[in-house]
Amino acid sequence: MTELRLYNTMTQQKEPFRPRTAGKADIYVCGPTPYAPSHIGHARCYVIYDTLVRYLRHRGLTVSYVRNVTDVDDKIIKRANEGEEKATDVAERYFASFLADMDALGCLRPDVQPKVSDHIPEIVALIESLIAKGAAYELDGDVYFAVKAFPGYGKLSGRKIEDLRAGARVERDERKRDPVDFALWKAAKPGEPQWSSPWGPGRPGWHIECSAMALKYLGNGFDLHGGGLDLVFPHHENEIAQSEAASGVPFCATWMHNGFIETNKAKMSKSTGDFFTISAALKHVEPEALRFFFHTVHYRSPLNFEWTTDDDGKTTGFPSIEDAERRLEYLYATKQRLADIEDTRLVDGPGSADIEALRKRVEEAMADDLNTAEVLAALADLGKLANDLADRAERKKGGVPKASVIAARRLFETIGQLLGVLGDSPAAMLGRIQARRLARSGVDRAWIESKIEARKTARSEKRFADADAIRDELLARDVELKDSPQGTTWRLR
RNA sequence: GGCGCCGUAGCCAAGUGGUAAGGCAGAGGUCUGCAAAACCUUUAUUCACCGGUUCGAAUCCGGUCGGCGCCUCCA
Repeated sequence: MTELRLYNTMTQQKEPFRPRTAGKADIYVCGPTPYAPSHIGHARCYVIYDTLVRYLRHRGLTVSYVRNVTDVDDKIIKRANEGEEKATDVAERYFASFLADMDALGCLRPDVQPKVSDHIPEIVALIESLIAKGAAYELDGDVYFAVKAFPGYGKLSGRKIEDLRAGARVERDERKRDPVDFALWKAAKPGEPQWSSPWGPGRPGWHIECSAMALKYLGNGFDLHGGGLDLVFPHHENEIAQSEAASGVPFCATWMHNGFIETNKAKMSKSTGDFFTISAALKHVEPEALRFFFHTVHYRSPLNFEWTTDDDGKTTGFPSIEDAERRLEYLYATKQRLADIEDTRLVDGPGSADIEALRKRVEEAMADDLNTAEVLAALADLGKLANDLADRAERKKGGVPKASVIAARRLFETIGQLLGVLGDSPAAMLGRIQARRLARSGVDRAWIESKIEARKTARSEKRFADADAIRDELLARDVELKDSPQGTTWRLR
């Protein structure tokens, strides 16, 4: 098997991925802070890590996939206070919608989804050990991490403490020993969730929860930690500082970060409102189309996502994922044709060496830092080979190599499992796409069918001009006809 | 100000030292009453620009221009 190489943010290069325990992979991914509907940036992120997990399992590894839920957080509290709601209710509501989105996108559930609110004792214990080691200090019920106490600070993000101190954007708090020190524990304020602690009532700071939960479920030196590129600093840098200051040993071996979704060449940002929710996008296209679209670009690259609006600012479409959905139609139709090849058309003998070459190409592409764009290139070639086999089977002349048909079906299956697409039945998928387009265009199904019937009559009477006029009439409403020996079918463009 | 990424055809996008994958769009063809679908052929002497290293550079080095990210909540 080709050795898997992953880009490690820590070393800034691709490295062989060698888990600490052979045959296992222990992974922690920073999960959502549920305070608003999830957007397509979340979708991309978690589809990427889902693809990683699927691929590792494909390689035969036993994966422990931990993805936390940060259900104690400033933004949740703010949201709760705005709506006069309990913070826990806000977190629970948005976490449920997050899970629904992830399920729709075909993301496998993580093995563990720990919540911050369930791990306060672990967090408190970790903070206590940091204080005991002189790496943290208390101030009026707050506890801060002493960055100076951890010599490796900045090793992940390539930052120097002096540069951070000089940065104009570091929050100044005169009580802190050093402006770069960050909060591990925040003293309770009125109207906030709080837990008792050795430093009085309060709640965890932002970064400590991931250290505590990753260490609890995976232990020191686990294999891979993932998240969005923006988490490199300060979040992951601080996780390393907290964890390693406490343990004295490396926290995690490989750091993986995904690139951002951009709109109009600029990062999507919740603060500017310039983002789109997963559920809104899924009203326009199949979830698999979104997945397919993500796979067209390498996971570390930025991905531009556009949508069109009418004069009222109402969203009218998502050109790029609509293109992806059309591509999916082709692939599902191909899958169907491959399945429809009758056994009587198959002959023994050597299959095409091309298909085995494609399988190798797919394996090597995935092993090379999850190069899904290359996998899609191989899939395109497989589609052509498969359609060619189907064409030959339909021509009723000469045999079709059984070995090739079987190999093509299997490779379709493998690629589909790796990328999390093409797993549905073609009839179901194509039917849903058609129903959605029908609803959107307002064209009546019965009208289409009556027109087809009229055309059939015209054709049988050789009135081809009339038949063509009907087809043009349908085409004007984006209804495409396809004649075959089994009759006429239609498709909405 | 500090750190980092990117610039490949009309559009999207792989490729990080050995002579430019793939998709969309375009052109021609096979098939078809005509179409559609499918398949075949075709579309970058060239990888922002200028120098350098090398037998050889889209790939390495230096510089210029352009775009973007992080340093503040963020996936």
